[in-house]
Amino acid sequence: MILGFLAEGPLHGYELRRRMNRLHGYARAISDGTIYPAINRLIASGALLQTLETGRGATTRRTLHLTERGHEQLLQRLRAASGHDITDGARFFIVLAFLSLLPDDFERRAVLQRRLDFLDQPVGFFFDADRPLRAAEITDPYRQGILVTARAARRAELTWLRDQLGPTSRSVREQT
Amino acid sequence: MILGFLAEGPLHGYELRRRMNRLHGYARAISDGTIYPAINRLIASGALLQTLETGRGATTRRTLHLTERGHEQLLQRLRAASGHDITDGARFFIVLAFLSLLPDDFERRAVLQRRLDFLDQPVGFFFDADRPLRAAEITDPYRQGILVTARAARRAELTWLRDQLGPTSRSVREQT
DNA sequence: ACTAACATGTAATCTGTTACATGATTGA
DNA sequence: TCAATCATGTAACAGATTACATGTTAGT
Repeated sequence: MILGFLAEGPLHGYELRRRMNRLHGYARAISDGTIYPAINRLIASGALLQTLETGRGATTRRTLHLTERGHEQLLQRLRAASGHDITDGARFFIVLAFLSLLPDDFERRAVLQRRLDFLDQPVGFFFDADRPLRAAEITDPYRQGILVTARAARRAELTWLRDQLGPTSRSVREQT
Repeated sequence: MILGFLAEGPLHGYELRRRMNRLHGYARAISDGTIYPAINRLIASGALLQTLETGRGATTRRTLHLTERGHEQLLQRLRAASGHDITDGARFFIVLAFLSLLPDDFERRAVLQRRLDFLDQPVGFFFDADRPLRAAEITDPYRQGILVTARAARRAELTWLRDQLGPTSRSVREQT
């Protein structure tokens, strides 16, 4: 997220923190104690550069810039998004938020395709022995709620993904 | 999750781990190095008891039991669910999975109501200065996707929650 | 005068992940 | 005999959270 927001232009740490919390904080706020050390690790690793603004009356404030190396690192993470970045909805959203930064359309589609492949597997949270229970078989109303809302979310995202990935080559022919 | 599954009956650590990964692992698998230390912390704190099964040929296996204290701790966490347990969808699902264990219907409804209050606020991930952008104003197709799918998920859950919380007292009177 | 927002940082503590380590049982 | 599943554990490292700590600027 830090690399992504800075790819859009230099920012102060404070403004970066605000944007991060807006994108992710609806579920879970990211604290200062998480963000500032993370920024400093990225500076230490050469992904970011900071220009200190001394001379102004305010507390030393800094502007953060993405280096060429940081930019390459970001593209690599987007390109290679897999594992939790694909399966965890909140993490996938972060990937999506910056996916436009990947210049290669083929690579962008590959990321969406991986998410689609993952979502194409049916969800199952509760089991009888090893058989996944269908919503109708679950008597607990709250567990039913989990299944119902998870499935609605999954369907909505699948619809969007299929629309993005576009009609298959066969349907394209049919449509014309 | 540990307390919740054990409230349904004693389990071996291994079976507990399987159930935890089924409920939560679709997004993110929980590793042994997370689960076993967590179980041992709960034993140390008096929430769980273990009975070792020696004498069998297999590797020492243990059965975990929820203590009265652990049960009370679980109910307290369910009752008092707030903060991230309400705002983070994945965490709220865990709360939901065990909410039936709360005997008081009034308390259960209060938990659902807190989630409803949270979801009732409109979602906004991207901003122009301080004004949240509507889906139509966002040109980036992937960011549009975030908004579109997040809103569909939110609507589905709101529908379920409103249905659960049921007709208001006024409509109940109307229905009779 | 006070509050909110701006602006950054550290330390203690806790928790999670990964990798490593061990060993039994069951079925192909 | 080989692989998968059962079954549990530790150690090193990384990362997150909370609380504390400091100070400015702008508006009421």
